[in-house]
Amino acid sequence: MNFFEQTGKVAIGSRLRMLTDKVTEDAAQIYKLYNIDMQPKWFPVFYALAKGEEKTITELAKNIGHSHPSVSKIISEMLKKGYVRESKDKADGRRNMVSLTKKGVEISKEIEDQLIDVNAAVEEISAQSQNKLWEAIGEWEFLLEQKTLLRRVMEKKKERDSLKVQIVDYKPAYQEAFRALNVEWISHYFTMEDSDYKALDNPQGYILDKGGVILVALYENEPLGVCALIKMDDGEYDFELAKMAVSPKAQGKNVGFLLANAIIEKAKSFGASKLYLESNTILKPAINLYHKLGFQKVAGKPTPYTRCNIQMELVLG
Amino acid sequence: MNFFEQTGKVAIGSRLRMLTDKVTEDAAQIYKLYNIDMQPKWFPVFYALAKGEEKTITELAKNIGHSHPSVSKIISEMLKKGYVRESKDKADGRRNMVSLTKKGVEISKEIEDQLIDVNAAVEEISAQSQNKLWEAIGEWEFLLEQKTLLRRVMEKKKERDSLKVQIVDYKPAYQEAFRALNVEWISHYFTMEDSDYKALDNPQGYILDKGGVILVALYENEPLGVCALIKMDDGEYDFELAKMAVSPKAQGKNVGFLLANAIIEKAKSFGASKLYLESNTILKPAINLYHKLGFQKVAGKPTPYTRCNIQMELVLG
DNA sequence: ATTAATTACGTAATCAGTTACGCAAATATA
DNA sequence: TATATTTGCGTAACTGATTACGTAATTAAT
Repeated sequence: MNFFEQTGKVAIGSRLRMLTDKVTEDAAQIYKLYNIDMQPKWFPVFYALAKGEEKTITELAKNIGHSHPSVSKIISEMLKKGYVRESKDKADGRRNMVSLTKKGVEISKEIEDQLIDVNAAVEEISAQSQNKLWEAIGEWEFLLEQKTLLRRVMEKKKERDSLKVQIVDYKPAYQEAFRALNVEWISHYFTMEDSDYKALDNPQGYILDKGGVILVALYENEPLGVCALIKMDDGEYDFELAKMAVSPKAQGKNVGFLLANAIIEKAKSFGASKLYLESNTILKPAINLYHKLGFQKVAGKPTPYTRCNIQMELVLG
Repeated sequence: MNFFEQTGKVAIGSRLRMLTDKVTEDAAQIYKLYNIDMQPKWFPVFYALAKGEEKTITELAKNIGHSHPSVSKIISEMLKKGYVRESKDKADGRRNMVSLTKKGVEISKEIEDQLIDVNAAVEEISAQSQNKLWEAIGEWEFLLEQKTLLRRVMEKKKERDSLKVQIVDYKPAYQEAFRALNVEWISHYFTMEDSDYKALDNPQGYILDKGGVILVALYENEPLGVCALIKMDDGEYDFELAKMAVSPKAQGKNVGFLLANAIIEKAKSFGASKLYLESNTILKPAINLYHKLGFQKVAGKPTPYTRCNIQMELVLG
């Protein structure tokens, strides 16, 4: 039961929360120390209004980084204390213009001293620490802005998962999977055609014996992806890349990419110089993948498949 | 209206909260990514129970740094999902022993992968930042543990306030304040006596003309503290420190200390070698102050004041 | 000139935590 | 041994935020 042993930095969220609590905890008492009759949560609103301008609820919310209902509630509390005044915008009847009253301005002035001392206290803590919390937060904000934690975790997952994917040569035991995985997507998007059955029911005779190749992607020993190279002899192309299928279960594990890459390498090792494939533009992820691999659109080849509406080729370096 | 202009680091609380939100935000979706049927807030409890032992609600609360009602609620939710089992402690009927069920252990295993990826993602962010957030949080936790923010702010306030306190020589304009400040505390704790009236009604004749000194503490030009040195000629002491009074309005501004310090310096400048004072032990802050200044308890001097139950002296270096 | 979409913002419900409180069990004290 | 105190923990109420939703005003599109 050693799992969780090194939970480590996943706890960053909890630690942040706790530190936030500890820093926030004292706020109410600090105001009391200065005889300021106000709640800590009002502070950012005072801050945002202190310049003297009128602002709408939504503007305030944007300024202080809260939701608008939150600001709405804060304002109604401050209104009761008489720190703030509301007035409808004449030009736009929806907007609620908020500004500090004289009493509110007075409170702001009282906060001034308190600000100085809190700042000094925070600076003291900063001075006593080697690692700069303030700057570190700034960097995290920036980095998370660029790419959310979720996105980063997804990438890590993909990385780790693709290490678990093994690409192996076809053997008869995989015929079942080769057929099922292909039937799955073909019958989902289109209907099965004669040429499909020929290849899927007898890969040995129809693909391998004619000099083709089939590769299988294993994830935890389960075949979750397949892909074939079918020998062509039209003088222009060496192989057709076909019967590529990846199980929905393997989504986000990079299986398609690994499979296609491996089969291109295979083609190269056979001395092939040009590959061909047929697809349909409604299969966007597939088209994207082919593009990423270097395939270019071509036109004009005859094809036995009615579902084919795009043809591509790859010139091997 | 330039106040708040440089609000600066007071905002550390808000920034921390926002970063916490941003980091926490994605948690639920991350679990979904791994098909784990659980809520982020359960995580610490899984963590705490993962080693397989039974724990009580209170132990868990202490472990994960939450209040016990919070844990209580989380456990009842996990119970519904069947991740956890409760059982009364036989030896102590109050205790509710909690442990993971088989289903709970399975979930823990599923979390394992997710942990690895989240850790990797966090490490990646750390690696991309110059300032170490993790370590910085640790330092802040430590520093706040040692001295809370409130305490630090109080110190800063005192420091700043004491800069605003001016110690000046007595002049007739201050007689009113000299009398009022002393009457205030004496009649609050005791009753005024004859010797009090003599000194307070006529400080010029009773104190100054006899070679004594009176100092006044001004805060924003208002006299909020007074203190006198009364000439003694009993052969042992040079002066009696007396009629020290500080307005409650000036609490926490270090006025008493500054005043006493100044008057001791004054005594030294007059070549005094030993000071004397009388007080009462119910005036704890005063006694503490005298102690801090170096006064030592003595006994046996005759005194005209009935309120006197402690006598002290200070030998000047 | 209608109709549709967007915006401002208030109310209600929800959420993850807290503190307040009370009961019952266990322990300490007289 | 009786009584007082402490401890464990559940329930209830509160808190500071959120999301969801509805309504009215404005703006854009047909």
